[in-house]
Amino acid sequence: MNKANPTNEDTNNHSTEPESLDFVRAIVAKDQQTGKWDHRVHTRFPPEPNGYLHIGHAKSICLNFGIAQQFAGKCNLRFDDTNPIKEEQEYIDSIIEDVKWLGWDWQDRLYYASDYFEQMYQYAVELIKKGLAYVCDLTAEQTRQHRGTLTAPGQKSPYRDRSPEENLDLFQRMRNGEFPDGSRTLKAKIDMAHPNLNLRDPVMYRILHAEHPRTGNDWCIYPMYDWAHGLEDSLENITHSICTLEFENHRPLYDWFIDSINRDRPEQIPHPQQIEFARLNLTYTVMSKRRLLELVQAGQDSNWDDPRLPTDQVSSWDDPRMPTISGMRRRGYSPQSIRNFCQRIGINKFNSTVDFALLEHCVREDLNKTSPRVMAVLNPLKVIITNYPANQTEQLDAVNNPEDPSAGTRQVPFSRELYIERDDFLEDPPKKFFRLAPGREVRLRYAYFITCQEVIKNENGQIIELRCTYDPATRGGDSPDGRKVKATLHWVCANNAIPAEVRLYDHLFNKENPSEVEEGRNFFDNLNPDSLKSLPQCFVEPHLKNAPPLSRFQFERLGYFCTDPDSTADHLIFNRTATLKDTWAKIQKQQKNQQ
RNA sequence: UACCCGAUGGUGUAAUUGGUAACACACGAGUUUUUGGUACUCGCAUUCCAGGUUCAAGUCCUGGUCGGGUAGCCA
Repeated sequence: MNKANPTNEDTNNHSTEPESLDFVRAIVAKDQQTGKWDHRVHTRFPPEPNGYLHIGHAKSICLNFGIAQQFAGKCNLRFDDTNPIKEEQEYIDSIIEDVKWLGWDWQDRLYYASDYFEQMYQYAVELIKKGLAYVCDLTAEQTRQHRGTLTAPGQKSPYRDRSPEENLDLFQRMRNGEFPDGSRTLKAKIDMAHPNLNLRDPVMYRILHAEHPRTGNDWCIYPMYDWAHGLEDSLENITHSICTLEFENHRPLYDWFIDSINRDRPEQIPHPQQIEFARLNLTYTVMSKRRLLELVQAGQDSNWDDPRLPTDQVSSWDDPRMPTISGMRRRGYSPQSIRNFCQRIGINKFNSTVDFALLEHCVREDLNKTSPRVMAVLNPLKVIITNYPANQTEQLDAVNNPEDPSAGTRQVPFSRELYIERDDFLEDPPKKFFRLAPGREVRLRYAYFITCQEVIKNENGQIIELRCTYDPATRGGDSPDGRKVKATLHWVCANNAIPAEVRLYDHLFNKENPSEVEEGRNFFDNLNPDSLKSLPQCFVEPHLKNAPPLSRFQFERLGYFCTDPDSTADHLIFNRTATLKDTWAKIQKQQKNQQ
């Protein structure tokens, strides 16, 4: 960037200039360089199929798949399906769809923890034989009492010193289904006084007579996460096991498990390196699967047969107000915008909360470049062009995307009766209001200059129609005499317009941190009652008649919109993804504050 | 009152590993404009505190302060 010396190093600089690496990538880069893992890079995204993926998962997905891509490595998709009570096939299907939609590819490496159950069982047998694991008959409650507290050491289980032979027999019988749920567990024999509670003889297996989505009734004992997870990574020969901060305290346990398996073992199993990063928090939303599930369940319990959409409740996992990937897809977010967002927020080890405005910026940035422009009127106000021939319709050329010349042009019909946006007319305009007002001339985009001559009201004094004149010489929107107008309005042709329903969305919660609640209240109290506003009687230009579901547009001057999956040619439904930045709204707010 | 982790503008991240705080968002002011959009210009932090090492500290050392995590047969 040295302007005085543009000749030499300047030219090849940007290619060699090292982008700064986040701390995870820095570790991966170093390991790859030193050959720690034989120059391999192999990551994985390991969701539990107990809910839908959200934007926080996208951060992890982009990290894991992104690292694999950047370092010419691989990334597996693996379901961590070790708890059949909470997991469902529906979730598996949605997760596969969402990761794919985000644009990542795991090729043939779709794995399931449940595929490793037999191998895990054998490893457990090895630990029992080494005297490092035992079957314990304590109840859950007793186990808790024996664990001690954060400051006090625990006590040893009375079953801790059973012989390997007895343990082997009992463990086999646990597997055989001879014991009821909760009656016994397999525990690791570590140290009941360890300052890290995770090492106080953690449970490895519990008895659960539950049908598993994949293994059916093959098993009635299921491995605990701590036991299973490190083994899954080891079995897949993962190099870098990237996870979130709350598992930091568990790392010593994973290390213990693998080291213990490897002790005196002729064939050593791989020992991946775990790296923890901070999960994503976003303003005005919640990001835990538990809370998202509560929102969905609350919505399902309510009466959705009511034709009015309940505005303070969410309809489903893919409700456009949800921070789920499926919700954002339905809302109109592009995969690219989500990936850009995940790149911008960075990776760190401390908790932080990203401003929702950054997400919005990322969608706008992407959709500005990619989405075709169309005209739609949300709150119609009829305009009659009194000096325009009554039975005439003409076609006017409109640019599809000023940011992308290759998007070309289309034709929009124009005739005597039009609709404009109600907000674009004020009978008594305040300062800085540039739009239509009595006697004022504005431009109709790609059409003509019009001047408001008369305001028609009903008996209640409400404005129901405007009578305007147009200047035929300004066809297309340019005035040959060079006179200026201060505003350009969008519009639709009344007898060609297509009715549509438009759903406007706002933050799901009206508090930056919805989890922050008064004593005795919960996050439901922070739900934004105005998060959904449905406008059933809008008009869009005829071009949109056959817009397929999930197609994205910019409604000029209004925002980005996406056809809902339920949208049909007979009943068009658009979801607002985001508004355009609105300088006028800002000015209005300022004027209000000054008064 | 235990153990682990962390702390850079309003927000999220950088800083060639000891060399004079950079980028983006947000906010504010302007220019351009057939979207009050986009684009562009300008403004906005002496790096939690206190000592120390050093010619030089956001970076290293010591001690504080504050924040997060951990006591599921959840993940």
